[in-house]
Amino acid sequence: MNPALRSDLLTWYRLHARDLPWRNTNDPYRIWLSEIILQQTRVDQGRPYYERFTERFPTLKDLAQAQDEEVMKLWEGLGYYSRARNLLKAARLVQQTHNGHFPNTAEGLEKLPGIGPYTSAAIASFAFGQAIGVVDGNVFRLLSRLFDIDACIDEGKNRPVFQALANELIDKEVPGISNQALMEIGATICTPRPKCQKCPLQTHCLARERGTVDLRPVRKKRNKVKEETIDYLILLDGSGQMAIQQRAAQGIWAELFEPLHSAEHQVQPKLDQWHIDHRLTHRILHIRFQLCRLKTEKKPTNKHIIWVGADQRRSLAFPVPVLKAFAHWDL
DNA sequence: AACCCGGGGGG
DNA sequence: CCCCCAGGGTT
Repeated sequence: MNPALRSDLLTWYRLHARDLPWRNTNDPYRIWLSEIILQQTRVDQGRPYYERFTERFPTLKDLAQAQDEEVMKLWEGLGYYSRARNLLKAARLVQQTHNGHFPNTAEGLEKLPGIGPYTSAAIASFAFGQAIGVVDGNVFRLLSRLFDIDACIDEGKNRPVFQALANELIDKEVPGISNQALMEIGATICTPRPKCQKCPLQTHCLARERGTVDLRPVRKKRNKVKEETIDYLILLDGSGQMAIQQRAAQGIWAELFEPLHSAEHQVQPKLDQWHIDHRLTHRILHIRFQLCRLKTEKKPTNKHIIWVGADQRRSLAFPVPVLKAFAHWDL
């Protein structure tokens, strides 16, 4: 590995790294928390969640003792809710069976729920200084270009190729910083539409030399995304309570709470199916969302309906813009 | 290996 | 508006 490449990388990082709260700590708990929040999530979106979680649960012990509902509520709007469930599972597991100490190797960390190859390497290198490469989407893209790799990044059999390169690139003196630097370039410079003129590694970049930057990384074709529409009925009683129900245990937004809604699997909204009791305040809200496939679901039945006030801490399941639309549902 | 699981940003 | 992005778990 070219030593000048490593040196250029670290020099650039020390000058240009964003100041992020989880970079100012060595606490494995906070580093783990940040990594779970940042899975499939941009920094700007995840940061406020990190702030709220660390404020409410400053230590692993605090989180391990939390109620499931409160954690789900704090996760509301972030998506991929199984992350929150696994977060709590892992917190209790580490607290109870590891005496509150996270495993200090990637191999040990990967046994915890919600921690896979990327996250285990991230925690192991950031918190414990293990010299193992982090291979997330940013690093896949950066390595594909830097070494002009034509192996497909979303085929599992090619992962070892990228992992080996990431391992080689690590500066053994500062494994964590070195990994952070790679991801930081991927996130800010070597983006899908790269800013090569600003890149500290441009003189080392094989794809740039060969003019193949726009062909990297190589990726499979994506599945078409289906669109679904749900009509939500925002039903309020005289005291400002809203009717909600819990979703089914399987499928999207599993077990989260939501207002009453029309049957799913319909392309066009069918507003006339509602039989509205005009003694109650109501409004109908259309939500469009995208997903690949949606399992069939029973229609709402009255026996599952509960009424909650705006101050109660139920977990809802809406996309953030929709939540904002009736954050105060005593409209 | 294929599929499921949300939400947001940019052109 | 359409297209793009991305870890871990389950099947």
